[in-house]
Amino acid sequence: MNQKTEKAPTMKDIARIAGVTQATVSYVINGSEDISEAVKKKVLDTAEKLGYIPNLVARNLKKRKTNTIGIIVPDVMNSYYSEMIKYNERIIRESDYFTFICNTMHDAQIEDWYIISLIQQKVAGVIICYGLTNRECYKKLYQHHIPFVVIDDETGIEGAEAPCVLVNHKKGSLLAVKHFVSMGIKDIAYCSEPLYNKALCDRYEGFNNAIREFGLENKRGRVYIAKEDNEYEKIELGYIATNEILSRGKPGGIFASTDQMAFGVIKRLNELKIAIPQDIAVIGYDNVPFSSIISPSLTTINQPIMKMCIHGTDTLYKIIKRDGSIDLKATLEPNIIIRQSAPKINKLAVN
Amino acid sequence: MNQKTEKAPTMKDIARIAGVTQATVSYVINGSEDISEAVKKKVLDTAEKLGYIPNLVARNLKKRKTNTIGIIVPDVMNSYYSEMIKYNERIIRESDYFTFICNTMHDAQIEDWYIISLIQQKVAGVIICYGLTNRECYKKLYQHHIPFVVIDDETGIEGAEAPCVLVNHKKGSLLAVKHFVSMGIKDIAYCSEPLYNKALCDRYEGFNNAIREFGLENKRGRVYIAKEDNEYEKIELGYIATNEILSRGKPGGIFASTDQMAFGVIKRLNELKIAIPQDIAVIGYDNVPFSSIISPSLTTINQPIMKMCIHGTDTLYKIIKRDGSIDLKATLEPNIIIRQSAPKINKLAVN
DNA sequence: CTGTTAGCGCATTCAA
DNA sequence: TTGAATGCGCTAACAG
Repeated sequence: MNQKTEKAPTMKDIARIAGVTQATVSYVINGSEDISEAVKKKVLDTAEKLGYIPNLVARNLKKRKTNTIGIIVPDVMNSYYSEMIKYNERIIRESDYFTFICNTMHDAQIEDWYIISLIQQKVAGVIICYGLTNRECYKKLYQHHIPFVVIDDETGIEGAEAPCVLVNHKKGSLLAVKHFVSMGIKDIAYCSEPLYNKALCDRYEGFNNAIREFGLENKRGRVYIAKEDNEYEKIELGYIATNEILSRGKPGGIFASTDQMAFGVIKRLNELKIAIPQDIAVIGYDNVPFSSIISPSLTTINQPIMKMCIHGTDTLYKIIKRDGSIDLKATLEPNIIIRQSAPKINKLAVN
Repeated sequence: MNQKTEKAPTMKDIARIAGVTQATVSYVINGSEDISEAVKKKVLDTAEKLGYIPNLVARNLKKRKTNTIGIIVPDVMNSYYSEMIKYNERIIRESDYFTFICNTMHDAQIEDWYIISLIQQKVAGVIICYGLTNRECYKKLYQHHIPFVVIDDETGIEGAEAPCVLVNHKKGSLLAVKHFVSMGIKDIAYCSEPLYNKALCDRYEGFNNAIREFGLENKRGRVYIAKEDNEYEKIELGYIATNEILSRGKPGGIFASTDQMAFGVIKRLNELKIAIPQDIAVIGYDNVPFSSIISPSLTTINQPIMKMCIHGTDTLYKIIKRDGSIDLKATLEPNIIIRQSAPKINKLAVN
């Protein structure tokens, strides 16, 4: 416990012991070429001996920039977002940056707290992995000249445009409806979390478009959108939605706006001994890992998460390094993963 | 884009405009009492007008400490750890600290990179949510006087003792075996991830103890422990383990060392149309959210995650603030959550 | 090649 | 109550 009172060794300490100037130590530590081998060795040896570790706080202050990047997600427990964290974090770490992960729970106040904190910490950039509830925050980042990119949303604020990586969710919903139709299912119900961001709005709109496109408006196409102020977990929401939908008659298929909700749907249908897919087929959205584990395994819309992350971080680095050629808006395409909950069969043909 | 070139306003700027000294601004910003209302107002107004946000990098350098805490987990995708992140992050945020989340994938090199980075960043403390693979890292933290607590492991290194929060995993395994026995099941198989930390070792040891205690050594109690150098995901591991176990005869129950593995077990048994729990009952460990969603829902050993986090952060704060009365070792008790995969029935009675 | 010097933005001691 | 002065640990001109 004696050590506890000792201060961490600084460049000054190394300089004193090695008999050189502190500036020279700095040169050596930072790998400057113009240093004689003898001095270099002496400095590195004493640094080693003292167990020297550079103080990044001081370095950052001096350089007026940090090697830290903030990642903002709404919910680390949602594997869709934890997957984003995983990919982003790896890319960032491999470029020798460090990550601040901010978990906002879609709460506007928490978002604000984190944005302010990131600005205070002078982060080099921010990756926002969903549409912020508190849209003022986009402005704040912009005003304080913090580079940022948004995945799955557009800032849509005058003078605070930022590069965004979008997924063609309307197409995703179309793929789902199309698949139901190919199975011979025409009465399709839709359930969704509250529409608190662009991704969920687009999925809903895409569903409506597809229904119209296939001329299914009169085929009992029904919709359940959860209210914004509910306190339920996402899975419970699917459970509740299923009850709601069934109370108005049994559809041929249920399309859930997220896998989390689809899990609730499956849970409820299993409880009610309603056969999936024979009685009701189910399609989800996100392709989270568990969608392949649940029984029946879930047919779902897959988003190219890794590509989204790579594009997002690439763009962010370009802004940070002022590389110029950034595209303000990239749109990636989703695809459908067909599993047991809505397999590749034609119901009509089977009957 | 004109703004882009402007520098963020500093205390000096405020001082110049408000006609006071930079020191006075510092006093006002930090809420000193001994400042006249007039000056206070003038300073705060110009700060507001300029959109001043304090530079934490500078403040941290001056105060020689930061308000940042590191959280180290092996895998953000594992909901057991993301739950820990969620609780810890909330507690930390509410105490106005900021979180560095480090995702190591159990990789010794990544662990080392993160530990060095955290030391460089001068974090106020670190919470390690599992047993580090690279045990040298404990030493490094100690040598650099970074307060840290370990959840679910003991440092076990001479001179680098740190407070730890443990779960009585031997008891957890006992609960599982006891439940199997209460169901009339005596031939119990065990499968586990590689034993790369204390938690997994204790669970295994607890299983063996329980088997002995109930006199089941000769009842086909069999074990499958995955090799350390495999590349499989945790769920696949359970899948493989099931095949391995079945190849040596059908047990009455399978106890998996983690829910992730149990999911793989259930997946494989479902595929083989082996009825759960009628043919084989299954018990997992961790009580992750999905254990209640999967079919059949999973009987599992629950760990008091929130309590563990609260105790861990409390202890860390005590060290940071030198509060004295810390207990170096807390052990919390697990409990069993009974669901469909191993329900509360007596097989013998039913037959 | 190495030393001298001057801050980065802020907190804090000491005077006034 | 406020101002002047100092330095946290480091980088980066500029000199020599």
